[in-house]
Amino acid sequence: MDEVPLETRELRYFVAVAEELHFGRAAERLGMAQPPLSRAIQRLERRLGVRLLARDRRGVALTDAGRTLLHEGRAALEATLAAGRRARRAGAEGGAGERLVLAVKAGAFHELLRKLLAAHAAEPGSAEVEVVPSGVCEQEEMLRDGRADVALLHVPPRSLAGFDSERLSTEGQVAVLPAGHPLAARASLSMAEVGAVPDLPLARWPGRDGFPPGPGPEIHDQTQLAQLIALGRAAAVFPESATSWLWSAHAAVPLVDAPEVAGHLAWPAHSRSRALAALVRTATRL
Amino acid sequence: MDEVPLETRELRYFVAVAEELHFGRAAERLGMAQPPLSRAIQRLERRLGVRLLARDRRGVALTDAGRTLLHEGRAALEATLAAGRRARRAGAEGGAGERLVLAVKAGAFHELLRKLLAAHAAEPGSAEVEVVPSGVCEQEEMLRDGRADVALLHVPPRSLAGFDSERLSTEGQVAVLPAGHPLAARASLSMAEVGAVPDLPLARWPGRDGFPPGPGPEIHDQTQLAQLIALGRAAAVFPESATSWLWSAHAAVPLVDAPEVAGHLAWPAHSRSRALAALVRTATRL
DNA sequence: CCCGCTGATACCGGCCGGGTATCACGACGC
DNA sequence: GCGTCGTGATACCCGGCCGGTATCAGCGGG
Repeated sequence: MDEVPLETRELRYFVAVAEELHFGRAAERLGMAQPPLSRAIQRLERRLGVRLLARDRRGVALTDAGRTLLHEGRAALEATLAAGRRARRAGAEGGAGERLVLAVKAGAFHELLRKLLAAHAAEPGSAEVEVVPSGVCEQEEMLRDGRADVALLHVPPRSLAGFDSERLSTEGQVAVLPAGHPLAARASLSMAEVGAVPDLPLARWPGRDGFPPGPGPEIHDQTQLAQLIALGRAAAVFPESATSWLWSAHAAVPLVDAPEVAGHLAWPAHSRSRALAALVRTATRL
Repeated sequence: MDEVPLETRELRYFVAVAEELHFGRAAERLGMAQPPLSRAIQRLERRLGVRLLARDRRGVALTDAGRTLLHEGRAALEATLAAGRRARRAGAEGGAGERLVLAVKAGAFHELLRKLLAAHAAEPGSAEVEVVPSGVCEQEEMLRDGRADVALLHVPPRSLAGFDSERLSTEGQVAVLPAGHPLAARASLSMAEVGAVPDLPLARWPGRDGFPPGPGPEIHDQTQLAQLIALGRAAAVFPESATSWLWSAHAAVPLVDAPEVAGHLAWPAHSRSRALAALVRTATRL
């Protein structure tokens, strides 16, 4: 009966409450007072005819419908953000040709990226490419919400569901250790050896919904990780090409049995940009 | 500076105007008067700081930014619709287990579908599956806007960009002709032979943005097509399994050089449903 | 037992979305 | 050339919603 889609504001409000599981904090995050937020969620529940939150007097929990709306609503919000961002960019360029935003994990792919940009610039009529460094595992979100048009990433960290991609190169992985550690002197290591050292737990990166379980420290960026490793408090496993940020206090040891990882160029599956197609074509010829 | 996403209403209005290229008709389609619509679009352009429409005194045209916003906005609206629909469905089931909506092109895959549903129902604890017939080439839109959770489709008609999929079976294609036509008596045909008969142009299906160019008649559903073929006014090429709707006035002749088409089970790439995963697992074991 | 914390309710004011009436301008007709 | 038509834009008004403050209602803990 209700054929009109949910309003963006309703989704934003619900996602905030569903993430915080607390009306007060969610309202603060949204920059508003708590009562209007409560009313908005009630109205949303009435509109959908469904209970989204189980108010339990000492907290808020998600119902099945709420979990569904959280997932789908996040995707919808990202798509909406992307629509605005990309339209704005398309208009701001004022006929000077499309401009592509390429997201690259900071510090990775130096060599591959240089070759790709050089080859692309050499193409006649190629679009300008703006390279933006991305946080860790943030590239896919940047593609989804329109902050980037195309990303250069290693494929295994997260699946490429929802994106088109082109494989560019394959490489091995290395263990990054403190330079003074006994294992750092080895010519090569196995995954089992690295995982079995209790004083060097493998650092954990945040996933979409918090950190994976494990003993290692929780880190958010390369600098934090670099410091922890230099201090002898952690180890990490990285693709070979992602090691250009290493300090002299670090050592990189090849891993003989780590899965190969591949550099991929990825972009939103529905993209129809000429400039993007040209960049991908250039990349496949490298 | 503007970090809030566009409102769903703004996107709906803009998409309507961009599709009609006429404020009055768009307003009528939206069930509102024209002046508020004009104002809303102006406000949207101000908010984005970008010109979306080139008003030209006797018509409206899309700028580059407008084209971008039309594409991205459609995707965002579909995602928003999907969020509401799926949340509503998830809640309406009231703990009776998930329910999957499977979209199937009407008349296709009879045998495969029977086997799949039987095998799935035989699994202990399997979710209920609701089969909804879909219009022609409509399945992907149904997945995107939440009317369906999973679809059974032939892969070549449109690319599966943005979806995960599992190949189920491969089959050849047949030419569907009027029973009395000379070619209908042949044991097999080639694509070239079918394409070269001037009195039997191949019917054209609507794509996302209108009909592909060509001489054939434009048809919207199987019944129209069946009638045109029975009248000797058109021919069509179909996968073998899609021919259960044929009349006695039709003849199906195998095509020796048509590309093989595969039946695929497809679902939104970001889906995380247990019930869906179980259905896919069952399907792969067929 | 009372205080603190949670979310819900009551009430109010301002803004914005939508409607009607009208305008400005170019295209056509005679 | 002038009237008419059709386009989108503007003017003005109203009602509803959106958000804010003040307050209430349960439940836990010291």
